[in-house]
Order: sequence, then structure tokens, then C-alpha cells
Amino acid sequence: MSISAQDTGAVGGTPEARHRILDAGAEAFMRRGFAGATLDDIADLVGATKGLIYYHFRSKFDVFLAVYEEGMRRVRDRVEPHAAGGGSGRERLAAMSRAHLLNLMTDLAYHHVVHQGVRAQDSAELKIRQRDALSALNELRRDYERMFRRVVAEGMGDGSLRRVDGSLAARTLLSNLNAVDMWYRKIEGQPAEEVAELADDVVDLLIGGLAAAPGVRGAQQAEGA
Amino acid sequence: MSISAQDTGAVGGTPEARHRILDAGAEAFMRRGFAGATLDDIADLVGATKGLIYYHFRSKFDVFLAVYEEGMRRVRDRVEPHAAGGGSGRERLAAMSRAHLLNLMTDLAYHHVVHQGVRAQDSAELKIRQRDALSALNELRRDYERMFRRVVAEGMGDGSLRRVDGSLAARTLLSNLNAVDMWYRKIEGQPAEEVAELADDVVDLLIGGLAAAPGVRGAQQAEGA
DNA sequence: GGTCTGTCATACTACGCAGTATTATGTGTT
DNA sequence: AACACATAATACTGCGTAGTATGACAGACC
Repeated sequence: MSISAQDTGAVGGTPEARHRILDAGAEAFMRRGFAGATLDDIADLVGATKGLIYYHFRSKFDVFLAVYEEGMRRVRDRVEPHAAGGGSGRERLAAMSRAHLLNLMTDLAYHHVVHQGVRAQDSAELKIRQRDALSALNELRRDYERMFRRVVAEGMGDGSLRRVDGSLAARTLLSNLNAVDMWYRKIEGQPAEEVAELADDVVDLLIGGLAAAPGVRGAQQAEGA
Repeated sequence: MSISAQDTGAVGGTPEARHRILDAGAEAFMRRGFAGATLDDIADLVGATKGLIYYHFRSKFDVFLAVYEEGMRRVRDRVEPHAAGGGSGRERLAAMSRAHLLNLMTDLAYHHVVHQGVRAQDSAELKIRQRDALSALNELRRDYERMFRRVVAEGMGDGSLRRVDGSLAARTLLSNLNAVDMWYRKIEGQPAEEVAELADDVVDLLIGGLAAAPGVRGAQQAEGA
């Protein structure tokens, strides 16, 4: 066995092929959903046949899990550093949100799969082994969400964020960030700078709010016309 | 034929049975997704067999479309009145958002199906007849979104909303409202009052923002600690 | 009380797709 | 050149499920 062992539970084989399968799987699962996507779909995207996939993975669900894990790993690696950085809670939260959005826009397909995985929790009647693996990943996801909740709390502590229900605020923020995958679509050849600007605008809307008046609860009426 | 003809393109039959199928379909499609849900699942939820469903609908996809349409009809009926009401753009937008959320929380399953329908646009290889029907409904959906965009624009005009990209703001707001279906779950016997309060809090967060400082773009730093 | 029509259940078919078994094709080693 | 092993393609099976064909049963109306 001469291949590098940086894989995460695969049978073996060239890690490069495995990686191509993950990309194809993410794309297929995003387009058709887990139940709708076919192993032949994935194989076609790779430019190979089912034989390749079943050499590297034990089942369709295992491909899904691997994509989920990879997607989760990427977003965590990109967002986590901003949680511990300097600045107020609000600033760190904005940086994290920005990184989360950039990750979403970059790895859109992986993001979709993670999103599906979070929802799927019970849904299908899974084998015990599969259920365990999924809930393990969902635990990772929950850690990720806790990180946001922590920074929100710190922001309320240092006065940079409004004092509202912290759990609700974190949950709302995060699901709002994720909601961007509903309308955002990759545009071929779009400059990275433009994408970053879009991310900034969204973060600004979510944290800064849409209202013109100070975002104080219950504020009514601004000047008319 | 003695039944009232208030149905929307069905074969015939008692409208009450049709209605029960829609409820069951919404529930099943929410839980398993369109591809994952089985006609037997739906039939079980109704307490009947496939025979009933195929008497009232021509295909699984037709059930989906009918649920989509019903869901779209409900949310529109509940939100539209607030668009034309009095008050500033911000106030009307908040009222619309609140109504949208209340609808989501009340008819959670229908909301999920509409959500799925919006995504599905291309995804599966649909027959032409199905594709046409779906895009017709998606056109309804687009009208609904345009209504939000209009009120956003009016709010910017009367000074009650920040002057940002109106299209982005409306799209973000709406997908954020929809994102609530990610974490909200019905609690049996929860007082309607409590649900309404939750909706208010979310609307307040989305429109008012999370930041403590006035929601002015680029505002930096609040007092430390 | 017969028959007609609307409403649903039962039993069956067709087919797509996950998973498996087997075979083919390199690539290095001696 | 012969073997061993990794990597993949091909061909096949079994099962679940959408859709269909037909039968059962009730109420209305004469």
C-alpha cells in the first residue's frame, strides 16, 4: 500500500479519483437531491462508470456522507479562524459571516449537500450504521453553530450587538446566511472581487438590518416622503 | 355530478378526499422530499390506498403541483392585503413579513413544498406538460416576490428603509423568511400568541438588524467591554 | 330490486436503479 | 515472459415503486 493515507475512511485507491467522485457527487446531489441523484449520474459527471464509484465507496449513502464531511471540513477551516480574531463581537461575527458566504459561493455544491444532510436527520429509514455516521456529522455541524452562538453572546456582552435572544439571533443569522443558496448561482468568469462585494452586502443587510432608523425594537415611522 | 366545482383541474370526486390527499402529500413531501416520498406513504397518511390517489390525481407529480398551488394560494391570500395597507414602506414590509412567517408556521408542510417547487425548476427530467405546469406556478411565485420588491422600493422612497440594492434586499429578506423552515418545528398545543411573538422577534431581527449601533453601512466598533 | 354511476380497494405489470459478480486493463517486479 | 496486485469496466440481479386494470361496494333513481 503505497498511497498517502490522507483519506477519511475510504477503501483505498488513488485519492485523486476519490476527490473527483466527491465533486461529482456534490454536484449531482445538489441538482437532484439525494434520492433523485443516480449513481450513473455521478459516474457520468466523473466520466466513468459505476465500477469506479463502487471501488472507492461502499454505497451511495457513503458518497453522500463523504461529501458532507468534506463540505463541513472546508467551511469550518475557513470560518473558525475569524471567531478567535481580535475586534468586537460584531466585527468577528461579520468576518465569520463573510467567510461563510464566500465558502458557500465558492463550494456551492458542497454547501448544498451539507444543507441537505442537516435536514435529513431522520427522514429516510436509514440503516443503523448510516444513522450513526450521519448524526456524528450533525454533531460537527452543531459545534459549528455553537461557535456562532458564542460569538453572538460575546458581541452582546461587549455592547456591539443588540441584546436579544442570543440563541434565536444565532440560529436566525446562520440559516439566513444559508438561505443565500436559494438564489445565488455561480457565474462563469465572475471576478472574485465582485463575489466578495456581494457577500459584504448581504452581511451588511443581515447584521445592519434593512431599516433606516436605528434598529431599536419597536421603532415606528420615519419621516414621511 | 353534484359536487361543487371549486377544484383546480382535478378529475372529479369528493373535494373533501382531494383535500385530505393534499394535506397528506404536503406532509410526505416535506418529510422525504418529492423523490423520496412514496405514493404509499401518502396513502398511508390519508388512511387509504393508492387507488384513492389515482382516482383524484393523474400522477405523483400532479399531487405535488396541486400542493404547491394550494400553498401558494394560501400565502398570497394572507400576505397580499398587507402590501396595500397604510403606513410607511417599512411598516407594511414588516406586516407582510410577519404574515409570511405566520403562514409558514401554520402551514409548515405546504410551505416546504412550495420551497421545493421553487428549487426544482429544472432538476428532474420532467415531461413537457409537467414542466409547463411547474413554470406556470413559478411565475405565480415570481409575482409574489415582485410584490415584496415593490414595497421595499416604496420604503426606500419614503425614507423608512435604507437605500441599498432593492432587488438584493427583497430577495435576501424573502429567502431569510423562508429559512425559518430550517429550524422551526410545530409544537403541539403551543398557544398562537407565542407563535406570533416568535414571528415578531424574527421580523425585528431581519428588518432591525442584529447590530447595536445604527444600521449604517460601515459603522465600526462600539464601546469595548 | 335491478342497474347505473361515482368512489375507492386489490392485484398486477413495467421499469429504473442500487448493489454485486465477474472480467478486462494496466503497471511494476523478478 | 510470467505473476501479482491495484484499478476500473461490463453484465447481471433483486427490489422498490409509479402506474394500470379490474373488481367491489355504496347510494340514487326508476
